[in-house]
Order: sequence, then structure tokens, then C-alpha cells
Amino acid sequence: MAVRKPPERPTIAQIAKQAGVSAGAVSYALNGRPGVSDTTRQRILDVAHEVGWVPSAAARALRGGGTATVGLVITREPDVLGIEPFFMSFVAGIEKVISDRGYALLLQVTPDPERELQTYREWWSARRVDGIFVTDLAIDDQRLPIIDEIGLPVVVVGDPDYADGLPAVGSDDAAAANAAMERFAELGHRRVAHIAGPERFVHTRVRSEAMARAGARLGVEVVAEVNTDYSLTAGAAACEHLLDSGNAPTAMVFDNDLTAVGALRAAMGRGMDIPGELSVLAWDDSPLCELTVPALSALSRDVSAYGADAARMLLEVVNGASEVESVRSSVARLVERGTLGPVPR
Amino acid sequence: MAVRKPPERPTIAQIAKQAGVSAGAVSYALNGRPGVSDTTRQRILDVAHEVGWVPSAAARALRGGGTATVGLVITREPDVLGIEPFFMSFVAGIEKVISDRGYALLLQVTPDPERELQTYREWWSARRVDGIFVTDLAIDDQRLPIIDEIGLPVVVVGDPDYADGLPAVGSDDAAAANAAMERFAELGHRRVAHIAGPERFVHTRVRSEAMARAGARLGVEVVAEVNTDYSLTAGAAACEHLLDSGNAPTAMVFDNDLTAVGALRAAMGRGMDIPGELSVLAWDDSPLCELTVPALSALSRDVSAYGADAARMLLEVVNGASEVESVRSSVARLVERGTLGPVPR
DNA sequence: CTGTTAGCGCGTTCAC
DNA sequence: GTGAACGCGCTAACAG
Repeated sequence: MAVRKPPERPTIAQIAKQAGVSAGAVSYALNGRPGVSDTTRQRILDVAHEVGWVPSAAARALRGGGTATVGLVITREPDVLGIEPFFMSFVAGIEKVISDRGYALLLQVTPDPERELQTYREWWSARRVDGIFVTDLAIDDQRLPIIDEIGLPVVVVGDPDYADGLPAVGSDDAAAANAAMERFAELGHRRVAHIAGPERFVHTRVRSEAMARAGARLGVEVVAEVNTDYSLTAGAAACEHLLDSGNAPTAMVFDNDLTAVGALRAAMGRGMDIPGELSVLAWDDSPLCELTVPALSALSRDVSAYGADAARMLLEVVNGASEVESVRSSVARLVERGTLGPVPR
Repeated sequence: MAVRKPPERPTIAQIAKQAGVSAGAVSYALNGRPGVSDTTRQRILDVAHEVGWVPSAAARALRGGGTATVGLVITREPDVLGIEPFFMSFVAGIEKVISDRGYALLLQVTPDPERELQTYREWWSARRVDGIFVTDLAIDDQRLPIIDEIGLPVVVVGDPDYADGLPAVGSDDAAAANAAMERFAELGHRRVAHIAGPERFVHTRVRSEAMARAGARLGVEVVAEVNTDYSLTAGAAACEHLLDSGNAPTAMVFDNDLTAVGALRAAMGRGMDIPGELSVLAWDDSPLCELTVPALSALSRDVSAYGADAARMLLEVVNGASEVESVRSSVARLVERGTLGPVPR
């Protein structure tokens, strides 16, 4: 391998020597504070720019000024991460906001919540991050009180009502449920099924409740609520089961795209006409929805913008904003492709 | 918002006071080096464990001991990241290796190579990372000499022959090409098309060359080489074009799954029987391949293991291994699903 | 005003 | 086992 080069990464001391001033003066100049004349300041800035000086993140962190780093732990089995378009888009949205402000993102993938919390503790103790995002919000989430106790600045990604008083960004699932149910009503559907995710997730409950309310208002009955593990096969199984039941719905809403695809296939495998005999709607949109035939209609969110909103809020929190208001920022809109049709008669 | 709690993160000084020794002694004890008696050492360790001490990453980095952080820059438009199962799996693989060794991963998403390099410079100057992964290796990659000049420890993810002498982990695409072509030959195919990615990528060239060699050896002709941008529509267009040409192939290999899906749809849209009239093979496997009907046969790599190998190598480089041997670690194997069949006659 | 000096933060290491 | 110096940037106190 190549010989190790002397690192020679420029420091304030070097700049001071080159500019013929003290290190203190350089610091003042570089941070735009008074204490140096304009001419000297300019000379210092020129030298700094020339040698490509960048402040040492370590020294700044040590000084107590924070690390300009925020953290995200993704708790998933590594294998299933490939199918999850959510996180990559979410991360991209975070990046858009933080990189402009000089922040970096520390990422960790852990298999279980135990190690997730361990990671938070270590990150905070080692002063590796100034704050974190918490995703996959669960009912009575055990992580929240612990994070609060650790004192780690945080933004919860999920419904504010379940965030234990911590600052949160959520998506307005009630609005999405309304949009979906209104469209169903418009198309004449009266019996709809909701194939949801695991019960423990907050958004599962929020969506179920919102659908029930919207249904009651519009005279559309939610004839079934099924919890799944988001898998393709679970979607197919739920669909089959509902179709075989005596009280089959004429439309189905799926909490993610994969279950919707599974159901679509199961129904078509029986020779059913979609959307002629059954309407199918996926709650989370993804590129996958455009690949099926017919293409899946979906409640589409801008996940990247969602991440950006979360990032903006976390930076506020990290920078000591005393009053950060939780919001439901992300709004899904109904994207009609080819799986929504009038009620069969 | 909650009142800010006093951070009270434990330091060596505190432990020293509690254990009734000097800070230096604590450091020795904590790092398992001589200089303290066994009894004192144990006492110190007990106290440290009790207060939950974790070394300050900042202080260690400042001291010159490295940051225990490695970096990955993903250069992609944020919008397309959702469809790329590669990076998320790759990252998961990296994590598996580095988190056990106390390393963290710094992630950045940038839209262009310009800012990618800028990120490397800043990371290195600010001492934010000890080393980086470089992906998306291109022919005559302009980034490599610059990274080398910066002095940033690196592992190139891509074919070692094109890594400019830098340590690299690649996948053995020649072996994969052989496997594919042998299978085609076995099935009686004599005329195969290769629908590849953008020309600038190293793996595009490597695959094309490997296919040509394997074809020559086995008496299978590669009748067409098409470069695409990996999009669904490009795959469909390439397929249509080839089918309409006077010299249509009986089998097609696609450099990624999306183009393969596009082609599959285009061919079936014409009423063709797959694999009866045309065999389709995707080079990179992904969950998507299992969702089509028929399910796509693919050259499948363990991307997560690929990331793990890259991480192991980077840690070696970072820890000053003088001689790191580049390898082609990842081997794709042919997974037959439903799109490979005997040559039509 | 313009600039300098000294000391802090935290873990490591060398001389004693 | 201890004390002190070091790495790097920031800032309070001080001097010209």
C-alpha cells in the first residue's frame, strides 16, 4: 500500500503563524466576531481559505459546542431493509436540510430495541451526537421515557399525541383516511376492509381510528380490521380470507405497498377483475406501486419532505429552542392509478 | 418543553476522584495497560461501570487516536434512492461489522460528485472520519486520485483492476457471467443480448467483457450490447427494439432488476410467452424479482455480506495495516425462478 | 479598538 | 502509582 502521508491537516496555529498573528486573533476572524481589524481579518481569512482550513469537529465538541452531528438508529433485520423504501428516502430528506447547515448524520442499524437504546446511551455519553430521531413509534413506547431520562435531545417521528410530550413530527393520517373514504363513498362503496400493520405501532392505531370515524361520517362501513406483519404473503392471505368470508368487502385499504401487492396478486390469481370486482388502495406509496399491472392506487406521502421537516425540527431542538411545537406535517394525497373503481353490482 | 437537565456525563476525572486515584491511573486501568495494581484496577473498573462511563469520542479524536467513525457518501438524486435496494442492504452489512468494533457510520447523500469530493475534504479536515467507502466506481474515476492526494484512508467498492492501486473489494462478475452463459448454453440458447447500465461504470464494462469471453468459449453469441440508465422504461424500450430487430436474441441479460421488469412487461404486453419464447435474467437480484409474474430469475449477490467485507477491509486500512490485499469477495449465484427456459424452436 | 496570553475541556502518555 | 503536558479551538482577562 501507499506510504502514509503526513496528515498536515491545517490548524489554527498554522494559520496564525502564516498570517503573523496569534491564534486567538485567528479564531476571532474566522468566527466573525470583533477583536480584529478588517484588514487583518481579511488576511487571516485568505490564508485560511488557501490552506483549506476546516475546524476540527473534535476540538469543537470537546469545547462543549456540540458535535454538529445527529443520529438515526434503524431497528430492522438487515435482510428486510432492502425492501423498505421508507428509510432511504427519509434519510435523503434529512440530508438535504442538515448538510446545508454543516451537520452530519450518524447512522446505525440494529436488530432489536434493546441495542437501539444502548446505542443512544453510548452516543450521548461519548458525545457523538447532539440529538436523534426516533422512528417506528409504538403504543406506550418504552424508549421515550428512557431517552428523556438520558437527556438526549430528540424529535419523535410519529403522531404527536403519542410522543409523551416530546417534540414530534407526524403525518396527518386522519386527513388521508378522509380522502380515501370520501373517494370510496363517491365510487359507491359501502363495505371496506382495512388491512393494517402490527398493532403495536402508533400509526396503525391512528389509521384504524381515523378510518372508523370517516366511515361513520360518510356511511361507509369498515367491515374488517386485519393486522399483518406487512409481508407480501400476509397481504395475500388477508385478501383471500376476506374474499372467502360471507361478508366480503368491495374495497380494501392496505397499510403498506407490499401487502397490497400480495392481495392484488391473490385476487387476480382467482381470476378477479381489478378494479372491476374489487378496489385496492395502498396506504404508503412506493415505486413498487407503479410496477404492478394494473398499477396500484395509493395514498402517497412525500417521505423525503417528511425527513426534511423532522430534521428542521431536530436542529431547532438541538440549538436550544425552548418551545418547539409538534406538527403533523406530512399529508398524503390520493394518487389514482389503476386499482380504484366503482362498486360492482 | 422539558427543562434542560444537567448533562452530568461522567468523565475520567470524576472516576478518579471516586476511586481515590489520579486521572492517569484511571486511563491505564480502563485501557488494560500496565501501571496500576490489579486491585486498584478492579476498583476503578467497578466505579467506571457503575457510573456508566464511556470515553469521549471528541477527546480521543483530539488526542489523535482516531474518531472510530467511517464515512459513506451516496451520490444520487434523493428521489431515486427509494428504488435502490442496494445501499440500504450495503449499509446494513457495514453496520454488522463496525458496530461490534465500536465504530459508527457517517452518512451523506449528495446530488453530484462535486459535492461528494467536497464532503470528503471536509470530513477529513474536520477529523470527522477515519476512512471512507467509495462506491459507483467509474472508468478513469476522477475521485480516486483526489482522495489519494487528500490522504484519506479508503476502500474502493468495485473491481480492483480499476481502483488505481487503492485497496478494493469487488464482486466476481466474470464468474457470474460464466454461470449465466453456461446455463444459457445448457438450455440451447445461441443468441443472447446484454442490456447493460451506463458505460461509465466499471462494472458495466467488466460485465460486458466477461460475457463476451464466456460466450466465445461456450459458442453463445452476444448479439447486442445496449447501454441504459437503469430505468424501467429504458429496459422496456431496449427489449422492444431487440425483438423488432431482424436478429432477435432468444435470451436477455439485464444489468439491474428494474430494466428486467420493464422488459418482462414489454414482452408480455406483446403477448409473448415467458420463458417459452424468451428467457430473461436480471443481474442484480432484489425483492422486486420475486414480485413479478413469472418471478424473475436473477444473478443474486449477498449485498449485505458485500458491505461487511468492505467494512472489514476498511477497518484494516484505518488501523494501519500496511499491506491490504484487494479481493473480489462477492460472488453472485444464479437463482432460477420463472423466466429461464429452453431455447424456442 | 486591536491584539495577545492563559486556561479550559477530556483522555492519553511520558517522565518521575 | 502521580503530575504535567499535549492536541485544537474558544473565550475571558489583559496590554498596547
